[in-house]
Amino acid sequence: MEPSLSRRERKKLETRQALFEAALSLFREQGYDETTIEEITQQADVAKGTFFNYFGSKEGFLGELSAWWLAQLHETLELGPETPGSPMARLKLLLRRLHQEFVRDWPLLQRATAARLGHPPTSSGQAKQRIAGLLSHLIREAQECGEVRADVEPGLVSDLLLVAYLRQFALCAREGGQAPAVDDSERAIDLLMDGLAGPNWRRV
Amino acid sequence: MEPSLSRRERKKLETRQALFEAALSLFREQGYDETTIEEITQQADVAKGTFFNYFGSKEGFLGELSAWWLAQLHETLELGPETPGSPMARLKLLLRRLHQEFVRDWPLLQRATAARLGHPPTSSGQAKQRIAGLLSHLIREAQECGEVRADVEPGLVSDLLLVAYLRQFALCAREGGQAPAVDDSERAIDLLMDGLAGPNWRRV
DNA sequence: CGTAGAATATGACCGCGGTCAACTTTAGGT
DNA sequence: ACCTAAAGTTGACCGCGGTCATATTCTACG
Repeated sequence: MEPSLSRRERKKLETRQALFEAALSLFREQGYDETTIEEITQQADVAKGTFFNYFGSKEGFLGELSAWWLAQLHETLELGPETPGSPMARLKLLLRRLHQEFVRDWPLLQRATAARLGHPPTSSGQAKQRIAGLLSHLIREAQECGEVRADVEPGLVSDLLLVAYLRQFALCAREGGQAPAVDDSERAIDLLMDGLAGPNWRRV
Repeated sequence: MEPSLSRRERKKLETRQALFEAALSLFREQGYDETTIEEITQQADVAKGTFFNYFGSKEGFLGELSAWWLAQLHETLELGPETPGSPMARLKLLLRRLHQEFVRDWPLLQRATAARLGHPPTSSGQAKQRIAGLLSHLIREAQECGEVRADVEPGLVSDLLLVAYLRQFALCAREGGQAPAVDDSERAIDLLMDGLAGPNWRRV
């Protein structure tokens, strides 16, 4: 028996999911401001009022949507245990994929961070942490095969990498500009790597 | 003859001013979201439509309002050339008054910065710079009477002071919290002063 | 089953931000 | 003075975010 999800609760989750998916696709197509709540509910096949049973406001919804987005991203990012390449190479691959997704939904993310200033009470922290978990797992592997020096906390390193990676996005957002290029981000990583290299590290 | 302001342009400026004043008082009384454009125009004695001849949107207006607010503040802040006390004492006085005003309109400023993320194209930079000008003038005086070491750019110092002072506001804003206490700000200044002190500096 | 009552869905409705065609005022040429 | 075109004002109007009374669906208990 599944851990006791009554039909009601199942449907609730499904509707929630449907709203998220409908909204994400519409936002991508036409942008946040140009998308009506009614369009979203239409596409999710519920009535407009239902939306507000699930989310307090359009802006609040945006916050939850971006948290959900990050969680989805986390699942996509999980690479099978036997992806080719050394741990560090796989880590870089992962970061590149992360970057792609960030760039893809850049306008939406910009809106979302702006909205978060107005409606502080939202927690998207856990999703971020799970992604960091992916990273630190890879780091640990890299340490085991000597690509990264062993005398540092994997968690610390993954934090560093993520921060270095995301900081630029934050900076760009503040100026309302474009998303940063991949090259810049990769350069930051390479720089960090110089300090972290273990005996078996070879630059690629 | 006044520098050629036709009746039209005079009236335009007056209306603009009236809108700013009406809005500021209403925002202070009831907050930004709770205040209607129509209330503002009512109090400024114009029709609702007129508002949108002057400002593109409510949020855009908020940006311009805060710039105007800063400019007004600048005028209030100007202390007569013979305010008692040493330059540094007067500088501290000035910062304290600045702090008061920031605290007074804290909720509004919070809204304004949030809005600016969404609508980047607004320039309130000049007002900020003029206030910095006030500061650097005082710094220069302080250097002349030996309260501040003479081998630093006054502009640089005033920048430092302002940034140190305002950074906390920015931090608080990000978390949607309260405005910071005066004590914290003053402590930051004192700290900076330790590095800037000239021969005649005595801590107060 | 049947039914009470809670949980949820629904869409008519409201208020406000923003638009616009019609109207009023101004500037200045004759 | 008068007329005209441009500049500026106005409020009826629209669309969308958000509310709420009502209708619908689910659950649990007899």
